[in-house]
Amino acid sequence: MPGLKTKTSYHHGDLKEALLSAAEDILTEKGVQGLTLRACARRAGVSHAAPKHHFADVSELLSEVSVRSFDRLTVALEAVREEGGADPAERLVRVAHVYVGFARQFPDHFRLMFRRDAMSPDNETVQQAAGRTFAEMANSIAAQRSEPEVTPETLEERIGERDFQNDILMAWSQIHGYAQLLLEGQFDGFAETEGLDAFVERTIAETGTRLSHLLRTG
Amino acid sequence: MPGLKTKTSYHHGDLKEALLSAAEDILTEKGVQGLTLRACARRAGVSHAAPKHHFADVSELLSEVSVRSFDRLTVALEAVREEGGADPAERLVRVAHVYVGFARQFPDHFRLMFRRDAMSPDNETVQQAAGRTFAEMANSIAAQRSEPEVTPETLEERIGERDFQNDILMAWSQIHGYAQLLLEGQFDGFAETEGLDAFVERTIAETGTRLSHLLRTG
DNA sequence: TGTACATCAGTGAACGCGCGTTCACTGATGTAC
DNA sequence: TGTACATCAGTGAACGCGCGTTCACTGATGTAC
Repeated sequence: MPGLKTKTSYHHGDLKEALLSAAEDILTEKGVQGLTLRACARRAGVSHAAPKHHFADVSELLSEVSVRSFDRLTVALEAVREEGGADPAERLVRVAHVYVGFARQFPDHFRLMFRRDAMSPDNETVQQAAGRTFAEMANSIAAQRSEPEVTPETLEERIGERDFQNDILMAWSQIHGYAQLLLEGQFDGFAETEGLDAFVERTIAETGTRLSHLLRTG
Repeated sequence: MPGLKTKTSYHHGDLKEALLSAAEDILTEKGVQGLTLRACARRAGVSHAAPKHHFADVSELLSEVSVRSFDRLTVALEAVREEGGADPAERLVRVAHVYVGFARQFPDHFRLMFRRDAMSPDNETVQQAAGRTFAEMANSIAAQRSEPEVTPETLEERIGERDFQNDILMAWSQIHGYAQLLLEGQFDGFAETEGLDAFVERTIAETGTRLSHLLRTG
């Protein structure tokens, strides 16, 4: 494998990738607190000054991790759409399920994605990645309203329709707020008797169904 | 003023209070990143080892700041209830307004309140304070459902009713998600033409009204 | 009313830690001829 | 095909920084008698 680091090679070959991968591992294990350039270098098996050739700043690295995380979520949401077959209400429940499932599986990724202060302020790629996730959410809403699919090209125009905008806003806020409150343990007290998994399953189904009803009749 | 620090006194008199106040200032100015025990000591005009007599740990201090923040929000929500006079839908809009307004006015307080990892894990006062805020939200929902007020005593019982639980869960998730997405700039693109204040005003009114309809008919 | 003493809050110097940054260097790769 | 050279990724030592922690100390306050 040319370019990949072996024990005898001096250059790494794909250090940038290795650093990002290391960053995700550290994020998973210790949260954003433990995510420093030096820690990433250590985990990638490289001297602590090496990352400077790839990231000027820890916030640049965090931004790239964030982009990857948004894209991973977007792909998962796309899968719901491509799967097809479900009625709109069921589809909205699935979308909520995927969104919340992502937050539970990668809690610190999820937290990072929505912490703008942690990322490099002039890096627009994060907002673009968030926009792609958002567009995919919008797609589910469009289906909910029995309207044609939203493409990246038509999205901006559709957003101009306040009715549509409000639907998306509500759905996204609803699902996002649920995910964050769940993640930070605010629902722990509710779930004591039935267990957290069952609680999540039940409330997502209920919330998604109600939300779907709201959008259809709103 | 006995006990308060003057230039000649050795003991501060109310250093704990002064440190908390300093912490809130730092939080407002620099966010949680800049919040260290040394920084608080500096701002309180005291040697950097002094805080140890009051806080074993920076997370203890953050926990207390968080408790105060929740309580401030609770008081603001209580004011909506005590104000009275509005129909339930209007009242829910006001609650959303207060909640989102708090997040906008104290963004870093708001972020801290929901970052459990930043706080001392065995300190239950934060969850108790969050519970008081939550109970006040629940009160608005009870009014929405034309039911008697929820008191701290009856809250736990009422939460057991899944129908009621789901209502609260949805309302809180909705409002909280809106606040957080707004805070992290995810709605900036929507608000370009009309300006952020007008956008917030419009969408909160719309969201609150819709939510109220949902709860009444759910 | 005064004195002795315990208690405790705040001081300031010292220490070790991990961090980011800098810089002269070294090793590998690719390209010009 | 071989050689010379430029480029660039990674090294490792050094530096300064702010942080938390420790500790012997000092000054103020309150209480016992």
